[in-house]
Amino acid sequence: MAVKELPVLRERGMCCALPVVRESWAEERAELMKALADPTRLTMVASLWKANAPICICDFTAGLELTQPTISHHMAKLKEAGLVESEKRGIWIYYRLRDKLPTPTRKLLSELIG
Amino acid sequence: MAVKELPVLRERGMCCALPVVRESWAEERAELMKALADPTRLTMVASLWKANAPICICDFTAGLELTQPTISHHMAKLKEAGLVESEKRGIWIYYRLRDKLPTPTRKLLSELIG
DNA sequence: ACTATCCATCGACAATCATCGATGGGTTTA
DNA sequence: TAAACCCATCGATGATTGTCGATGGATAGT
Repeated sequence: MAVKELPVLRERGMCCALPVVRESWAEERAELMKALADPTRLTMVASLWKANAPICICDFTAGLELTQPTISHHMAKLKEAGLVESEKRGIWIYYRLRDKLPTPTRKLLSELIG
Repeated sequence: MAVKELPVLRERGMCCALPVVRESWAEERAELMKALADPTRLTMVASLWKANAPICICDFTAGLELTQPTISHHMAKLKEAGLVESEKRGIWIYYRLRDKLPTPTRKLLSELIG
């Protein structure tokens, strides 16, 4: 590691002038991260990504070892985060990855999953 | 949207054969996501990424409107997640992005921040 | 030595979260 | 009409989390 990078000459009580500022950017991005910060939701998103086809709640309930309300709850969070959209079809409600995903989000998912 | 994608002919009580299975992959990735699922930590990582230079706790404490214990707590989480490494230098402890970041993680950060 | 600065850690607290059982609305089949 | 199935929502509960004040160790300057 480059020792010279370390500002050895530094006055006490003085902070460096680096731009450490909270930006609105972080708030938005953190929301997306929160939606993906759970193994179950991550599995759901990955399943939808790979399958590239609509999947129902009951399919997830069968595959993951969780109750139906829990699966519904997670899916609602994904929908609220704008990652997922749904369509009712008879008895079933089919979920899929959102069609118009923002490019940065899509690329992020690609790095994360694909 | 392509209606034909929807399996209209579907028996009740039957789940599709899509591979919805929880993988260990999701567990690991979710840990990383959790570390990034906070505006403050996201700001810290972004600062380290852009600055490309070591930054001290006191610098973050000055820039973000949080107390020093809180900043330390967040930095500890980033370190625990393997995103950050530190080096003591006199009074100060300099933090930087980990040198040997896994390639997928680095690319993900690039999509997220850069 | 004494003081000032930087930082990690501890204990506490309120807020959020993941999970479940129970319930009810909607839809299809018998 | 009745029964079976899919799903969202509600209320509760235990776990996790973000934040802070207080404390103490470590280091450098006086």
